Amino acid sequence: MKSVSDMREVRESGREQRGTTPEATAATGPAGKHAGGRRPGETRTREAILDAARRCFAERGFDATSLRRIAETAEVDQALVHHFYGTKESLFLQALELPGRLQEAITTAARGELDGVGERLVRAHLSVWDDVSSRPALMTMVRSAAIHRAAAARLRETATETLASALSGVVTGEDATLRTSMVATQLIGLAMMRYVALLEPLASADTDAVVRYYGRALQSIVVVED
Amino acid sequence: MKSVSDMREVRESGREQRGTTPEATAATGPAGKHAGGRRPGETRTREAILDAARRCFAERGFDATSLRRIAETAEVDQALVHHFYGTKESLFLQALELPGRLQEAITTAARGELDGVGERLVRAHLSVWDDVSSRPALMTMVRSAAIHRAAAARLRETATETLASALSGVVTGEDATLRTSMVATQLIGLAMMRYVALLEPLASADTDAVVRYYGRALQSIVVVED
DNA sequence: GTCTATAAATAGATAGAC
DNA sequence: GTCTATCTATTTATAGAC
Repeated sequence: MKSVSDMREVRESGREQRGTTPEATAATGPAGKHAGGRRPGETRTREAILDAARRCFAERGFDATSLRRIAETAEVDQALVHHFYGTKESLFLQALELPGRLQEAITTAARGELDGVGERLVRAHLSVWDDVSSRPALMTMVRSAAIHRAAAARLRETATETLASALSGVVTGEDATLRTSMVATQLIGLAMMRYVALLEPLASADTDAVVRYYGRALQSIVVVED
Repeated sequence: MKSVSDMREVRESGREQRGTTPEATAATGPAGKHAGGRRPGETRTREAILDAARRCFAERGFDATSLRRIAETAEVDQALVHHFYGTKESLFLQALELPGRLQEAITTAARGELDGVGERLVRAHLSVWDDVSSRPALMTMVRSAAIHRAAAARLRETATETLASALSGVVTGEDATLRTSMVATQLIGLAMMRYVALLEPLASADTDAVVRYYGRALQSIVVVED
């Protein structure tokens, strides 16, 4: 299925980045933590691995992603993956960490007039997914949630915490928590089909068109007048 | 993680079912094809494997399911899996075959008055998922679609063909095909969160409550008056 | 921190006896 | 049709040199 020979040279190319140059280190870590100069023994390797892991997991899921592949993508030695993150499982759990942008965007969208909140939620959600820096983590979570228990648990937490806190006071009345979980369901289902399953014409549709129609659907669950 | 010893005895128990009894055969295959008597050399083994495969794939996905595990579940020898189905991939493709019930239920639900079609679609979809004989195949498809290309393709086909044919003439007006794909998205997303990700309180909610609220969401996309 | 080498387990697939 | 035995590749993970 896959030739063995084509993974041979990649190993070599990783070496160029291996040196701990002061420049690389200075440009990296949380710059506020330590006064100037380089932190001895710290390189970008650690975060390069996490980034690579996110991209690989996002693309192929947990099982089909080997630590070798992650190491290649990060251009580091495979043993370093274990050195920094221990088991594959624990690396995966850290790769699931979601960008704060999501919570922020949803919370902002939920504020304001009740009228149009459905459209604002859809737009906010799509904007986070359309951001290339946010997508790998989101993709990893949604792709893996179907099979991996921990990922599913994380998805549930995210859906509950993010939405529940943002929509408390917005979704009111009968069965408010049930309806809130339905709003989360709609947003996640939308992302799933538009970005993962690539269902057409939804996957290629203009953001505005999606917002317009799908926003109506959310609105009809957020606001219930009996 | 898993002890090696507890898979040892299962092998033995498979033998009881191995004989090709006339009763078993007669009770099995498509009964119309051959005049009475047993078809020589045909047993229930073949379909036992397919059933087992569906259950295993539904539970753990494509990658995490080994052929050995399927063989154990079906209580047959592992080599028989290859004998009947060739590669793991081709077995998987056959396990993805959906029950005709789905198409049927959706088509019936789409007929009739436009008023309430959203609720009818949700109820029909849930009824197929709540049927234990249909669920493994559906589960396999939805679970695997997140990662496995062929499964995703099948999901897209199903969504398009089943919904497009059932809803043509129901979803009309501007962006009809886009809105149809959104209806599919909502149904699949609902199943995903209720049956796979198990988001509460949605997962435990009464069918009627889900139908009532989620039906409104579908309705708002099926019917657009500008 | 980085790398080589390898252990230990498991996977899919095949050959061939019965 | 059924089963035993095995091949080959790949996986995660570790030990230890530098």
